Amino acid sequence: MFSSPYNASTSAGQTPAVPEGHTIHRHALQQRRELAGHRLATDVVQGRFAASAMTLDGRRLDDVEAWGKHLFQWWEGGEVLHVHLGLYGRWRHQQSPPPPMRGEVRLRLIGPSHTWDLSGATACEVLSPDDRERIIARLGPDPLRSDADPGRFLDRAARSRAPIGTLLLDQAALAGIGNVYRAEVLFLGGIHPHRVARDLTDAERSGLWIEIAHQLRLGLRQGRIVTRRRHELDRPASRVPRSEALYVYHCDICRVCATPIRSTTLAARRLDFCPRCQPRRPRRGHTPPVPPP
DNA sequence: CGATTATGATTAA
DNA sequence: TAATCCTAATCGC
Repeated sequence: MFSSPYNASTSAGQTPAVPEGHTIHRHALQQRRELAGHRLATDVVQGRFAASAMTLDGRRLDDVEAWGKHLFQWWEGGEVLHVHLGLYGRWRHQQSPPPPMRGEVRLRLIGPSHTWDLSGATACEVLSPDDRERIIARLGPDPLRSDADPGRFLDRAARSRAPIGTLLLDQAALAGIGNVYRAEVLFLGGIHPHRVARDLTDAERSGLWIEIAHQLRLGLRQGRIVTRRRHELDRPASRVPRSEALYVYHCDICRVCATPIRSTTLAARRLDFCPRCQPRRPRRGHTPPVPPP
């Protein structure tokens, strides 16, 4: 079906429920490969997206890119379709000609070899390049983009009085992290979520950026989130059961020290952490629970 | 069959 | 902080 570097596990068409940045980049790469360069038919567009999306019918899709959780499709004529999946949105792709639509499909893009169905998206709108610029201007650097500037995140974090657990979900500080990665990268860094961003050490902040970039790249390649270090797993990441893929997110006890996982709320979302591996007041010589990559 | 839940984000109060 | 938008899988009755 489609080739490396992607595993087959999520390639069958379903996108994982509730996406973070790695999922959107995956969509962008796949859509570029399967749809870009072709004139597409937009079939059965319904609901509030209909008016604008229908104008794309018969036009050529030139390119697809992602920035954080935002997807941008560049269409012939210079217009940009902006899609944000939000909490429930999903893309489903299948071979052309496509089977009947399942569920509440809002937009169908039919290419010569593949067809993509969009449902549940928060945003699906045809914009100008200037509109796209305005959206990107509100976003922090995306570690999955080659043009990402880590300094923009690190400088902001070094000045921010917000808890690091809040800052990581702030898409204006850093684009692409969601609730799972937030919990997991804080665990990997041994950082308590309520610690104030500017009170972290420089090494902790830069280590977080590196870990986030590393984890997002893994997620992009694997098509799913498996944060546990490879040496702890007894099989390839693609075959690790969901219950063993993570260190703290929705876990009962810490994967490393068996301490009961505690939950807090930051940025209006539940955040799980290990009170022992992620001390609120790290002692001198404090090291992360597992070695960095 | 209804309630619940979910890896998001904006707007109003 | 709360209400709101959007969908689908799952669970209990």
